[in-house]
Amino acid sequence: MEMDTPERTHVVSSSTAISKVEESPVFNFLNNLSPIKPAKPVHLTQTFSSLTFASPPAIFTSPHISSDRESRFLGRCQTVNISEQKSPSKNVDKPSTNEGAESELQDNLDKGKSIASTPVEQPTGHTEFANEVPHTFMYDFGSPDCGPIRKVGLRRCQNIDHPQQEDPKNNQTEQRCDWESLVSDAADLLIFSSPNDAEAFRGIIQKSPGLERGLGTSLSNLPQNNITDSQKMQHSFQLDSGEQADAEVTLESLEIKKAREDLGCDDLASMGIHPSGGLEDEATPFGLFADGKSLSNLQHGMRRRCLDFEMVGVHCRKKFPSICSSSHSKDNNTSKNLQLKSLNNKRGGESSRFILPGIGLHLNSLASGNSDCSAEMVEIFPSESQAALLTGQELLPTHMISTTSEKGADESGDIVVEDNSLALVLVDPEELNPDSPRKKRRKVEPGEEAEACKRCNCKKSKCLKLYCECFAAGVYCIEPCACQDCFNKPIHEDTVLATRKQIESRNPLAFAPKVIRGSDSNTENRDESMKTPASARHKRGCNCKKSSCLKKYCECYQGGVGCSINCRCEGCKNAFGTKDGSVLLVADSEAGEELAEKHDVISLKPENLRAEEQAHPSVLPNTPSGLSRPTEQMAFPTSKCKPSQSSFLAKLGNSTEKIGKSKLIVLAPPTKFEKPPQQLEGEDEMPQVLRGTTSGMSQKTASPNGKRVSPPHGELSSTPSLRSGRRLILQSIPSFPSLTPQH
DNA sequence: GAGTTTGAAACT
DNA sequence: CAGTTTCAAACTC
Repeated sequence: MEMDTPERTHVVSSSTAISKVEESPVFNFLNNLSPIKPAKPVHLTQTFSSLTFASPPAIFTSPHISSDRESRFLGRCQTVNISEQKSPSKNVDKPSTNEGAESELQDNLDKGKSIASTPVEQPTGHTEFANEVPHTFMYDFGSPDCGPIRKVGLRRCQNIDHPQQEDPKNNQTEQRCDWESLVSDAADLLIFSSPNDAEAFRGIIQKSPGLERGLGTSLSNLPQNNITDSQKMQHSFQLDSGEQADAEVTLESLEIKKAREDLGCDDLASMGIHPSGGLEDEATPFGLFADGKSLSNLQHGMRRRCLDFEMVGVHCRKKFPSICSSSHSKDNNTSKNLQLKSLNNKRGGESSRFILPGIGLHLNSLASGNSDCSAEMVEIFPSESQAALLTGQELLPTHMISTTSEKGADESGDIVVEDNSLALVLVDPEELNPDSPRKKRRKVEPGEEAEACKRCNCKKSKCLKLYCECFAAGVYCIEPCACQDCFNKPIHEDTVLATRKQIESRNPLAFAPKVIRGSDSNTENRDESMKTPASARHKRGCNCKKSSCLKKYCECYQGGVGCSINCRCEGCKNAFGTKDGSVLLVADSEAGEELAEKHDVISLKPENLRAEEQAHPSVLPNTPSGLSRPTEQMAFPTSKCKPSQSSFLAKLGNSTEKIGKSKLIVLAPPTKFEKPPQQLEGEDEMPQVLRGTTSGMSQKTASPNGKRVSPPHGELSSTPSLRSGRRLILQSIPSFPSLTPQH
């Protein structure tokens, strides 16, 4: 039956019940009728593609993390489990809850619904589904029972789902549509840039004939009958992928599945959600693939990139994909899901919230990729100006969010790194899958991608030293990289991890964000000082002698932060603040003006900034970015991202006249890493939530920075003008998000 | 695009 | 810890 059923139906219905429903003429009728279908599907599809394209390099787990991968994963699971344990019954109930419904909707997986709604009816099926489908996790995620994080996820889902919720029928149809679109893009999906994903899919496909058509088919096939098969599939798939992380995940999923099976359907519902939730926290974000298997595979692939993200991973996946999707076919798959989510996210800054709780990622990795990605996104759809804008806006916010989340990580950065730091693993989808259409598209588009995703050019370091920007950022090298003899690739994961460990052993903070929000050790006390942009400081400080800290040679300048007492620079003229504490507000300082001119940015003087703020008071609050930003990451376009910047700015300017001029108000110099934005962001503006997260997250207990006393901060804080200026700047950044709403 | 400059990272 | 070398990005032409 299932095999016979159309792919769509298969895709949509993971559970037998669902399949039945789908089969029902009514279901078909609805699908045909739903007007929503055409619109969203198209949009989503585009978005996906865009996202996919945009998705840049994956972030790979920091070596630390990598070492801890297993533990982390476990940790996730544990956390999830804990929540589950707390209220397993609740979880079961959750499905009934609106949130659960929303989450389900979000997932776009009927399976999830079927599971939640009809756990009893098809216990085995449920188990199977649960096992297969991360959706269930998502589901659970949505369940109120889940911890705050889950709630966040739910929020996201809610946002996404809300529309669907409006009409259950529509939801189904929409889902179908989405799936259809997905299926239509099946070819794309099948083609994963990342080897892992591709392999995974291939494996799946090979194993499951249904998959050939597309995920949908595979999904449809997998759900009921082939639980064991699916499990096997997953195992095999994972094995094929050869990725340990994936394997681990799969193992976990399998275990969970088994447990579910043992427990029974009802238990499964709760179990599946939680346990999987643990695993799938990450997975869920990705995807909402109808197929648990496909999802799992995809997820695995994603994990490769975001091995250690844990919480972050989810965020990253969701956000990143859109952001960084530029090149990754993997992302495409995930990106689709993500896109869906991202689209949904548009609606709400909640997504950002979701991120907040999450863990921070390495900003570095994100930074380079993100801004670029966003730009790419926009550019990618030049023809579809509006669409592009929408996507771009949407993406931007998500971007911002992701970035911010990452930033948060950064802030906590040091801590984060140490703890669970999230290293992002970048898998080069493109590298892996040169054939991916998306890739082609990218290529088609003139080089922004190249620019955006431009990476290292290492020749002798094999990209296994901190000389390598990619490696230092905790990401794998990807196509855009011009490196030679590169070992910083998933293929050499072991080597990379080992090297990272080695480097970390030498310097635990080697992979930590270079720029830290608060230089002062008393992060908490210094909140005030920290808030000031000046508070952001380079971890170690620079040692510039000839560049006067006015060029990107200077890490402080590059990071968009002022020099601090930690700096041993000579003749410091850092526009963001000299080490002597004299704060040069970018706006005030000549350097600042120069920078502004260079970047075609409006130099903000305090007065101007204030004016700006007054003019656009709402901008900050409204923008999700604010939330996201909390972290330090910047939204700044990197120099590399100039194109993106331009687009960014233009969009901002257009969308928000608040800024008044098309020009962006950006103080930060073009930085490879997001950090500069951090400065701009100004912690003051950060949403309380973010702050809380950041403060909580981070502050590393023993960050070297802490040692630093930040006289400049005090000064800054003392000088209202400066502060205001920065605040303004921050606001300007948030403005991005504001754009989205316009659409 | 090639060559130079620069400063961080790595090494001694 | 300091000095030197190596390295790759940033910059210049």
